[in-house]
Amino acid sequence: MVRVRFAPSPTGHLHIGGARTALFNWLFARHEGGVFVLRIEDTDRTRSTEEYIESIMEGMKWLNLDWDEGPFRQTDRFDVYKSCVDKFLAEGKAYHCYCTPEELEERRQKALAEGRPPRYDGRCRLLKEPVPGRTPSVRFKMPQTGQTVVNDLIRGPVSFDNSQLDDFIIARSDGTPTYNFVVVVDDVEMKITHVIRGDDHLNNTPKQIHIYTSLGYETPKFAHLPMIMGHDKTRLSKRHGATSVMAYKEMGYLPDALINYLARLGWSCGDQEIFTREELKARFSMEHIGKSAAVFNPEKLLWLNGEYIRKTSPEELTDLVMPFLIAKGLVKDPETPEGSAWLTNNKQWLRKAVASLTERSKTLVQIAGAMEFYLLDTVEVDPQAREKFLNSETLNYLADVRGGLSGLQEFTHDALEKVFQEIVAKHDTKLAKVAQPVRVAVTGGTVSPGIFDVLEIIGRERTLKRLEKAMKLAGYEL
RNA sequence: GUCCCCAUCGUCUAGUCCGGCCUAGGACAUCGCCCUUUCAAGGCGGUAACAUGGGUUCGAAUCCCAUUGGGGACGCCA
Repeated sequence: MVRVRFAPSPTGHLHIGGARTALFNWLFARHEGGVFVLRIEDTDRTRSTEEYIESIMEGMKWLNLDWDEGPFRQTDRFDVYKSCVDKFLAEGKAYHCYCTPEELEERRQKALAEGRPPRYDGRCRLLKEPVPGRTPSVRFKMPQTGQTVVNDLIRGPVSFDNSQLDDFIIARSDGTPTYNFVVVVDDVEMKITHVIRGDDHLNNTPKQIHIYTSLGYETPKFAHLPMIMGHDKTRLSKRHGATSVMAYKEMGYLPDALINYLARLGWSCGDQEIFTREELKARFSMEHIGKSAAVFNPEKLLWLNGEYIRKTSPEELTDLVMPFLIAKGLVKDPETPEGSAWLTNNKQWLRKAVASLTERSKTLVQIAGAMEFYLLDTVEVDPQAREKFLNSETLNYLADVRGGLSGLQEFTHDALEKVFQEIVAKHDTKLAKVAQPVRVAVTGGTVSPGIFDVLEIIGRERTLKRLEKAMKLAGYEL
């Protein structure tokens, strides 16, 4: 039975890189019919917060990455680690180190300045007596000769000279255990079979392998995923724009689109670009994960999001856009009585309006923004559009359209089109000449869905009002 | 500085393991054309890559070595 885990440290929100690691673990578990465990690595008490734990889980829930076990928290398990440390100490596999952080830092700087590797020199290994007045940390005794080989599923065998590895701290002087130690204790106890994590952990792996050995356990299989980088090929960070997963929610991205994008970042399946979740689960395999780092490309994500928006039904899309409409104050919150009443009366109409915009929108935010001329009573006309399309030359068209529409029986797409065609014929001109001024009049700008759809959705009353206002702007006097 | 990893269009990648099917395929972006009621969407087409140098071989994007470039690690962070 395959068992994998996602083990974030709650020192920040769930970011793009973390989400990709979580996704690959989740996909592998789902593909193999295994178990996906969530474990919170919060041994660093000074930097871990409850808020970030909540935030990370919120991000995973939004992405629909459900876990089967956990969340386990390492701070709940300190007694387990403590007994392992004591055991190592008793067996001579670890020792007390009385060097202070300040001393270590000083030596590190000195070594770096002199061009030497900044490794711990093992000086406390031979200490027989405690150093008075100091509380020691605990270091693990690494072998000093030989080689350690990591058999990575993605990279193949990677070997390290043990002489390169130093005795690392497994318990701080305050008694709390550190990452390289607890990660192994937990993976053993949680029976993790495959450790899938970022590339940045590859160098830690030989250290961890020796902990497994000292604990008397087999190592799990390792798979180190290539990193995600920004456009300048440096590690992805805030400088590259939004990195937190929830920021993408706020920008109007669909979780499935982000998932699809992230899946293709480092993994491929022939020429296929778009995958449903089921396809992803069915086709995911470790063999098709690439080895080289990938640049995060927001433009391709935006394209994918547009694809997903167009695949979403108007009903669902309307529900998804609602929060953005409420936030913009275009729609009253349906939690309130009046908002609720409005929505029940206008749901179909709202869906039609949303549907008209899906083809030309790539985010929910774009849809919500474009909804303004449907939902507001009046529109503000863009000055440039006004100058170009609301003037003495177009006044006749506007007047004819107003005249034609005021007597129209059915205010529908087809009926509207007929009126426009008559006016076009009468003036022996092109539809664009008539449509564009009307578009400016009713939407305030030069860009919108098809004009007949727009008019039908806006309705006769508001259309006529806006046309009249536009005629005044064009110089019409009563 | 030391160690580790990586290297195909601007970007994500197919092809690499099992050399010939590759005059290197797809996607995003970009450019042009078509469609057209504006903007999109859609259709068609274009520009654009095997980092460099050595080998091995009848033959190398594919195998080997070196160089260069990029990334990562070297914490009482994870």
